Amino acid sequence: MRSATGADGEQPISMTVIRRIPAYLNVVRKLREEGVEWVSSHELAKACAMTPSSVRQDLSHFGKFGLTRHGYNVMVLNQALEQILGVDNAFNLVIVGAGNLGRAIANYESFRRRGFFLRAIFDNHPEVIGQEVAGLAVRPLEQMAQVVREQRVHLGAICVPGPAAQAVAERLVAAGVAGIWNFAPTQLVVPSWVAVEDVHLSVSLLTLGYLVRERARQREEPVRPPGGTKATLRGIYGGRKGRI
Amino acid sequence: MRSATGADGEQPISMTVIRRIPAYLNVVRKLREEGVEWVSSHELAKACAMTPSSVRQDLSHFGKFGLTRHGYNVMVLNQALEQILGVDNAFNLVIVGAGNLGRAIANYESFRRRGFFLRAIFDNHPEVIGQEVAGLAVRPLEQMAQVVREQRVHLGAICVPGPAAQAVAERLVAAGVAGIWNFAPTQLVVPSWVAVEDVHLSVSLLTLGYLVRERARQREEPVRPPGGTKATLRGIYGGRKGRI
DNA sequence: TAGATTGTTAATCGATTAACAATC
DNA sequence: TAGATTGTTAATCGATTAACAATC
Repeated sequence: MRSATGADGEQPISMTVIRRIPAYLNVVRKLREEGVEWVSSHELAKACAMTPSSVRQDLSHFGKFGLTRHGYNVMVLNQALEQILGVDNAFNLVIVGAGNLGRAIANYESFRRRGFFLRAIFDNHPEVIGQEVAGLAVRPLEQMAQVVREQRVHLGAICVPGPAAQAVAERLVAAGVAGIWNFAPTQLVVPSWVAVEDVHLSVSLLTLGYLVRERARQREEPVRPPGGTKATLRGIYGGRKGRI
Repeated sequence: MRSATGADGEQPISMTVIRRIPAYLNVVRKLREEGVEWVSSHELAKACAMTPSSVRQDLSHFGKFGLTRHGYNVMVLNQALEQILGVDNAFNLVIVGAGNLGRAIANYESFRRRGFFLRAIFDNHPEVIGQEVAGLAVRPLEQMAQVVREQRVHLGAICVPGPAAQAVAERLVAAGVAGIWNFAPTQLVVPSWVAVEDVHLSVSLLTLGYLVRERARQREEPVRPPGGTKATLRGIYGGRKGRI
């Protein structure tokens, strides 16, 4: 299996592909738990709302995991996908912002199973500091640099309001994290060597609102072609992806 | 301004474009609050990590909001973007799953400001039912159909564990919601007229882990060209988008 | 006017899908 | 063997970027 940035002269792998790997991994893990031994690109595609062609091409970026006539061995593929994502690596994580979202993240148990270990939670509200969240006492922001250094923290999750996010990001970067998981509705500016992954809930919700309204419009508004015949668009748009 | 599915015979608008509108709206709202009157495609692009060209082309899908030599009037653009996203519409929302994530979503205050009104929270754990969350008593799942009908609920947020998600989705669809905001790590199967917006936190976190590990690899692994000179890749990859 | 900015068309780039030889 | 499935190449499709006439 080659690295995404392999020194072998091949192309680096696009983020589009990378973001699909966790979905494959989810499916393959479930299959392994069910005791399934083999899975074809067709089956994998169906489970992930993809085409078989895309599945095969995605996987081929990392090596040849398949066996002609059998498809992919579930155990082999499971291990390969985990290695690609570095699930064998352990990441230390801190959360900044002990509000509802920060607490929810802190208590998200499946993270630990995937190698992400919560080391501290920070907040700057005096009445919150010292409260216990997910087994950890909330600490003041001032302790961040020390904690990140001493506990070798790789990742910081930003769960503070938008206006405070950039300052928190800068503090995390100065403390030495290599990646930021950003839940604030803010476009962070960070040095190029820091990875940022955004989870913009409001973008997601507004998009959903748009979709719902557009589909309602499609169902309700009759289309009147010049000829004068009448038809509605109900049922024409069957898929969930791409254009609506 | 034309609709995304305008009966005028033009092309529908791609989801890629739609998903950028909330980001533009965020920036434009902030500018309006600051009293800024005009914004150019360059400025907007910078604030959203886009190119000016893309900004202009995105906006041109919905109409001509700009004025040559001035750029876009902030008030006009703000209103236009809100209209595109249907922020004038009010959506009624229920949450299924009163765990940490469900509670965090329930308490996300900015939703109300954007026209999303929480009407109920459901759970099926007897010890949780009746607890107060965001001013509402948690209800048993059995009441979902009635609540959705009586309160004209449009959207359901799924905040239950993966294995329960598909059943909850079917229940929401049967009750009559038009859209699902899915936080479970599951590929939901729903009828084509139901919109689904996924927020897969584990995909996001695993992707971040991958990025961090790859960048570390880039910095640490020296590249040895055939000639024998030695160089690291530090600093070559400046951007945050696209290939890593 | 000269210069700056839009809206739009054309060119480029990248991602997805289709097709098919290789293979067990 | 016949048939099914991969890995990979080629074709299509869509998204982004560049370029530029129109305009104030």
